[in-house]
Amino acid sequence: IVTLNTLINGLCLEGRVSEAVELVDRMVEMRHKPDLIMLNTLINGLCLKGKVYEAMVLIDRMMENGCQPDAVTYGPVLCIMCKSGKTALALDFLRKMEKGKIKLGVVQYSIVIDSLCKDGRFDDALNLFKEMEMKGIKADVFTYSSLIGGFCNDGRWNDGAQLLRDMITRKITPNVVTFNSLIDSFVKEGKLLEAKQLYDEMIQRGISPDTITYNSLIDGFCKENRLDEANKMIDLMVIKGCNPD
RNA sequence: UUUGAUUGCUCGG
Repeated sequence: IVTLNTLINGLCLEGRVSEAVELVDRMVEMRHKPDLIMLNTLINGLCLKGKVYEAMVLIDRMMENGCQPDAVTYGPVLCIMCKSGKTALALDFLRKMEKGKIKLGVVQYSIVIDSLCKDGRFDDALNLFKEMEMKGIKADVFTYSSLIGGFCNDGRWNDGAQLLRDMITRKITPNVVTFNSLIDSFVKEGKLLEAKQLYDEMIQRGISPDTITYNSLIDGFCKENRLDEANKMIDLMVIKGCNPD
């Protein structure tokens, strides 16, 4: 069943949900019940294809069949709501899940925290963050990267830097995405000196820059008409074993 | 085995 689900997930990630659904249907015809993980996989696939309605129908059907959805089931649903600009609805939905018997995890909170940041609702984002931690759910590198990226894109670099220090103090290790967010926020404001300093700092911390890191920096140099430096960055990324894409 | 964070351009809203 694990093997089959690996295949189903692969189809879903390639956007071939209908084939995934067919596989599960065939399995049901052979009187094998799909388990929660497999249904969650399908629901994610449907959401990725924008078929939210079908995902919701599937959730209803699984409940009728005595299979209770869990937090993972609703992750993709929250995500779709957020990505379609309905953060308030997602927050509502999160509240309903809290009241229900579904044990939320850091992923569900982080999805909404990220969306609040993207909407510029930083106080709400921080409040939800605190609320989550008060419930004993510890923020992780995703949660912090969302907050840091959000603050920095809004020009609030001091707040972003403070959050970076916080996470390091708490032994939540920043990763390449955390730094890429920071770097790109500086690049977008033409603050290439700061961006380059962060590039050096990530290397000092043992984090390898990736293609996205270099793309951001190259973009920054290009937009400032510093094409020689942009070219040098391309050479540098190749030297460092990073493929231009 | 299933859910969340970072980069370009164009067009549309």
